[in-house]
Amino acid sequence: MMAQQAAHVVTRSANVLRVLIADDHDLLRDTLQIFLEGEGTFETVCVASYSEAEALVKAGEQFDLVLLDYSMPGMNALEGFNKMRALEGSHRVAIISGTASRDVAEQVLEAGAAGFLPKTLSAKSLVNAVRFMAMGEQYAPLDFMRQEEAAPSHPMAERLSPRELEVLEGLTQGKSNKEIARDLDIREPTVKLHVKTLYRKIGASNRTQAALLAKEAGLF
Amino acid sequence: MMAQQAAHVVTRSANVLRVLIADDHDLLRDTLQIFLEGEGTFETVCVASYSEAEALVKAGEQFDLVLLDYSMPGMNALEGFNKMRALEGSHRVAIISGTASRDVAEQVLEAGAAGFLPKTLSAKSLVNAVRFMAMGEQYAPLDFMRQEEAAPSHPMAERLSPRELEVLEGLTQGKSNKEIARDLDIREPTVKLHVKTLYRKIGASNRTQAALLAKEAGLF
DNA sequence: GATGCCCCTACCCGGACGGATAGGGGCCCC
DNA sequence: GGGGCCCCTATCCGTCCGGGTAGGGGCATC
Repeated sequence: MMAQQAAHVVTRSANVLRVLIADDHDLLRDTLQIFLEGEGTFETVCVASYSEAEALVKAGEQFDLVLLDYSMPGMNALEGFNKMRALEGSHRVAIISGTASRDVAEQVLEAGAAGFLPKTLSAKSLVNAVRFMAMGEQYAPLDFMRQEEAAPSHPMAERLSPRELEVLEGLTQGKSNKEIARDLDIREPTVKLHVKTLYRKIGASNRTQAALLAKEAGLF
Repeated sequence: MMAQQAAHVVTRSANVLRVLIADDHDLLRDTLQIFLEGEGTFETVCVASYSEAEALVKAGEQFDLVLLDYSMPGMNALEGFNKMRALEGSHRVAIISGTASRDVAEQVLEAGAAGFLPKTLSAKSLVNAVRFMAMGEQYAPLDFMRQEEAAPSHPMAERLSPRELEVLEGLTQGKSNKEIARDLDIREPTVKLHVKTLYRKIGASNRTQAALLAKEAGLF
């Protein structure tokens, strides 16, 4: 099952970049290996779990870059990353993931990772990124990092009635109930009712919290 | 003054990456050229203004990457970038700048730039980035992109006293005066005083507006 | 037709808020 | 020493807000 060849290579050419790939997804692992070795300047070692990766590093293997799958046996998300980083030699470590969100990427980079690779990258970009990181640079796909954390489909907006949304918009503009009433051409007591109801729906206890929650959700 | 050698090279080896460097800063231009050509895989053409760069491209020169200084004669910030992008051949264009802020970088990348290079990068990173971009990838320094848009000197924060800032932070969390008082271990009337004063200073007329203004300014 | 949801209006009350005014103490700088 | 700024405390008042309760009308679904 595992393609762990070359795990005992000790001789090491100065111009060859050694990369450890730890991923339980056979296809990705093999593809990456083939592409990298096809470059001629890479030497890859592949394992399928975090524990195997850790064992190799503890045995004194040297790598220019360690690629860890964010979700593989023994990895336990960030914990594995931190453990690997704490090992002797402080290898350059990058995270590869098929599912992780942007803020996971941010956390990882913040913690000093060499990079973050979503599995949506093309093989070509993947190879470029690996080379880039092995050279000592920090990489993450820019479009991935720039995308709004918005995505959560606004579960908030969907629970509110149209009128409540209009009122909420008024709240996000710092308006008083009276102003909102005037703008919507309804009586103030009605506004107060909508305000109260939407508090319950979105979990706010006053208008400031409601406004902030709405802004955070990307509304208005 | 200009190091415009090689501007007329037409023969083009398949494995050599041609880069056009347009920057009115001689030192940077020469350094970059020396480092890149030292790599052996780069062929560089240097000019010192936007108009010269445009002339070369219009004359049919082919480049794998065009580097444009964000502030050089004729560049006119984003305008030059867009003009260059609109030219025949749609070269890969990257921006290099010593002063531009993060949101300029975001705009440029959004507009489809091959990358953004602050002049604070090391020569080594610069070369790596140029190679990376010439390979077709998009680059920007991650730490630069991840930094908070905080910097703009917060004219707001500077007008507030330390205590008022603490109170304002409470407001941005949707807290009541009483809660803020408890957290800061002062009496509620004091909180109300600070609240009232900071309203005047930042131009808010109620706590929701204050909280929103603070958030917009990037505080907290 | 009954039920449910949304929208509107209205009244109540206690508490919170916005604004003004009036102090005192500490600190620095002129 | 005086003036300025910041921080603290306090009282007063009118308004707004948050929460509750109680309706009526429209519209869809069951």
